[in-house]
Amino acid sequence: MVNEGAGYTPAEVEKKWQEAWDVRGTNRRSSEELRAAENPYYNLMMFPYPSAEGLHVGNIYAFTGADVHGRFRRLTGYDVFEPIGFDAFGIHSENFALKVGVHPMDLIPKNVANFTRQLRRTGGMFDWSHTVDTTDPAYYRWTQWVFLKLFEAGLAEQKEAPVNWCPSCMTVLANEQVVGGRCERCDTPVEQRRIAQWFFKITKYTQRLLDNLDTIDWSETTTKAQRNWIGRSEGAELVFPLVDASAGHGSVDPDTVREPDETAIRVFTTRPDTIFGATFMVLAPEHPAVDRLVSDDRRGAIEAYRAEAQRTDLVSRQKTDKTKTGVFTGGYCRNPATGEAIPVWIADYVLMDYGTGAIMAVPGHDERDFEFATEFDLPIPRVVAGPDDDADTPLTEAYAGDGVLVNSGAFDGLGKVEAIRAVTEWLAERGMGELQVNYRLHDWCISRQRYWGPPIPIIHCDACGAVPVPEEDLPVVLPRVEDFRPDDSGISPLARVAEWYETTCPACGADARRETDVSDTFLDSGWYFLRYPSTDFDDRAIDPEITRNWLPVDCYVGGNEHAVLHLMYSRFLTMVLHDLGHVDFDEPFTRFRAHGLIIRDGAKMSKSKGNVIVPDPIIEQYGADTFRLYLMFLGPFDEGGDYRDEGIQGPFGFLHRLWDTVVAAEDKPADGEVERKLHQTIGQVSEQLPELGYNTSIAAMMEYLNTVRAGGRTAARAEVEPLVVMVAAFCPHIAEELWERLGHDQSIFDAAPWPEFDPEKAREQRLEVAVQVNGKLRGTVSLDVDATAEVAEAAARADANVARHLEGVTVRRVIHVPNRLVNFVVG
RNA sequence: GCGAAAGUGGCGGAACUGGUAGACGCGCGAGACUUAGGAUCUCGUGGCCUCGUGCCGUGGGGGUUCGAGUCCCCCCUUUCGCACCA
Repeated sequence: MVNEGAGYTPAEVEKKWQEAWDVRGTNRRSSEELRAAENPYYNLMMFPYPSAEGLHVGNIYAFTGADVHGRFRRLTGYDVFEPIGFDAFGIHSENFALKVGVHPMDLIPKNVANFTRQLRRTGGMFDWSHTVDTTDPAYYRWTQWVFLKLFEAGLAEQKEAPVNWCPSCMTVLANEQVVGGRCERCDTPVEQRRIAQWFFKITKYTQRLLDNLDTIDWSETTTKAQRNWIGRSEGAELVFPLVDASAGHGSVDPDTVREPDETAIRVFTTRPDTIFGATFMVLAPEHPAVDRLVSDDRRGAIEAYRAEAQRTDLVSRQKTDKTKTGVFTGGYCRNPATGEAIPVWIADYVLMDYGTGAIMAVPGHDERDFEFATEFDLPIPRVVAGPDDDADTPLTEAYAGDGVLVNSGAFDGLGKVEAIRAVTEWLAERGMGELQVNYRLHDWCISRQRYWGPPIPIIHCDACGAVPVPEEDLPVVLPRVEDFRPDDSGISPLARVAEWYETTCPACGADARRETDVSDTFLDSGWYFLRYPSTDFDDRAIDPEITRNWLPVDCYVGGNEHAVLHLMYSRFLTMVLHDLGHVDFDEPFTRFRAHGLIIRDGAKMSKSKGNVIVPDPIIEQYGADTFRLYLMFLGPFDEGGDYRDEGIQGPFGFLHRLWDTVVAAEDKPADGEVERKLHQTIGQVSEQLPELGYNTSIAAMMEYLNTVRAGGRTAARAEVEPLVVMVAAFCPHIAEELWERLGHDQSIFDAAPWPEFDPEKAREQRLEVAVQVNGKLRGTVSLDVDATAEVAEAAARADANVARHLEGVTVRRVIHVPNRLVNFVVG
């Protein structure tokens, strides 16, 4: 026992129990135990990126919230598996290594060691025998295996593609990593380049990724973000035939229109009903049809504009406030509804990678097209009349609302919904269009022209093409390269290491060359949760039996900054592995909860402001239990909270009082009133912990302890033992110590002693009931529970103050809400 | 611009399906014990005044209701996503 007879000393208690858990293997599970677990609960939290600065409070907040949930499940009898690992590959680490001049292979292990020390110190229930480090060849061997599985399934392909290029990081960025035209990481304006890239065909799973969202229990904010990102939009793809330049502008001779596949432009629109108002067409500058359309006199201007768009592409396109720019190609196409020849322009507000890269411009009813038409003096006819308009009401701005069609031939008078259907059918009959669903989601570019990642396991052979590295040759080990600096060539640093990339083709034995790109970190983190339970095996990525018992993950806690990328990719990879027969579920996380952000004194924490919370000294001074309790007490877990240094005194004092009270507790019968409060507390905490309702649970426990200690009374053992168990979810060390002092020799977490809620014991006998006169509080009366309206009214009238307010007025009505209030309506 | 969430004491935040607003904690005030305390314990703490258990109070303005922080309409502010997606 620690510190016999004296007060609470967190440092001693915490050291003792962290060592005891280690020695006893309290939180470790062997493969046999994982296989045999009868009541498995996989409690997951997003693994950290091990920075040089050490564990951030944000990490501790998230992990503590997840750990409290895991400990609660364990205290209620589940076999809880709670692993942790390190997401240590990637540009972050690499850039930092470059900055401080230390090789990542030296830097990362140090950071991981430091993180491990800090994580142990916070008292998480981690199974340290099942950790994962994405930079460990024993792990990324299987990351490469995942790549091979996708490759074999035809879901990985290399193609030259316009990609986002960050000139500062000197690498390709995923669309998702470009924020407002700038690099998410270093804020440098992003350029566009054409480089051969590896893509995963996530778009083959788009509709499934969308539909499945209805089947999983996730934070609503997160599923909304996913829906938004997938961006399903229903509309039509319409065919606009090109007009031969020699045919002139006004009328169209059908014979001069060539076959559609060669010389028609397809556009995607959500408003096919407005086609009669399409007075021009706009193509993305990169659109392949531009070359066929451009007239000789326009060629110079077009080339200049395309070059400009290419150079500043993503930056300029993100700015919605700039005036529209564009150039006329000199070519025309035919509006399939009106038969008119309309001019074809190029403009950078049309994006090549959405829809068909071409739009029919309806300036009367699309804000952007209106702006463009105004800028270049193009006609803006009205084809939809709102409730207060007719066919000739002038348009001073684009009208995108509902209305009836006008100036649209046979379709005049139709409403929006029926017009969309009717127009599309009409065009479809003539082969000029069809219904179409479009998505924003793009294929996942997974290659990176950088050093610090797992090499993509492909060998390029002149005769055989891209050949996968045979599974038995995995891992393709990332060589230690002292000069790993990226350069502006767009070629991976590994391409400078001939002795590494020179190899022979696994298929034909000829001289061949390894793929020198490495893969995206989101691939590392896209499947790590599948690996945790199987880390004991080096001959398989995912042990089928253990995986069947433990997955999908029961509860996943993490930040909403990963709402889109990490979670979407994890779902996609899981679906693929399911379809290939490697796992028997297709959604990895049954339940996901996003946690909030911790701010400090009302402001975001940042290094530049110097208001970052450093955990180590706080834990040293107050102990991990107090720190955990305070973090969980700050505010609702899903909203985060405002960290104020003085505030920690509250939880600290609570644990001191808890200690004193429990240590002094006597063997005597529980007090009736106290027992009632106890069961009310058990009821509330048991109900709120599954929902991660931590701050109010802690308040309830504080309130209960105040009741136990009221008037300086000494507690009965039966009054405090259940409290120690409830506190254990938040403050595992002090709870273990007190549990031991209460005479138990088994760990509190193995005993599963969560107190049973007895509603009868929680039930009040008498209640304070409010008495109102005309809705204003005039007194309270004490009544038996479930007192009748008559009894309640009589008692209310007997109250002196109430009687005073009822004098000389007529009571018109009496409202009685049992156990809550009596309201006299007078007048 | 679009979407979502949220505005409650000096502060962080409570308040179940409309029913005693401000639980719990910080801070602050008074007292006790102390050589001392930034320790511990007790009590108090939304505002106002004519200190009555009176009036006003949940971003602002309307409304529904016996009764509104909670429901409806309009407006303001903040935060977070998305951002020329056709």
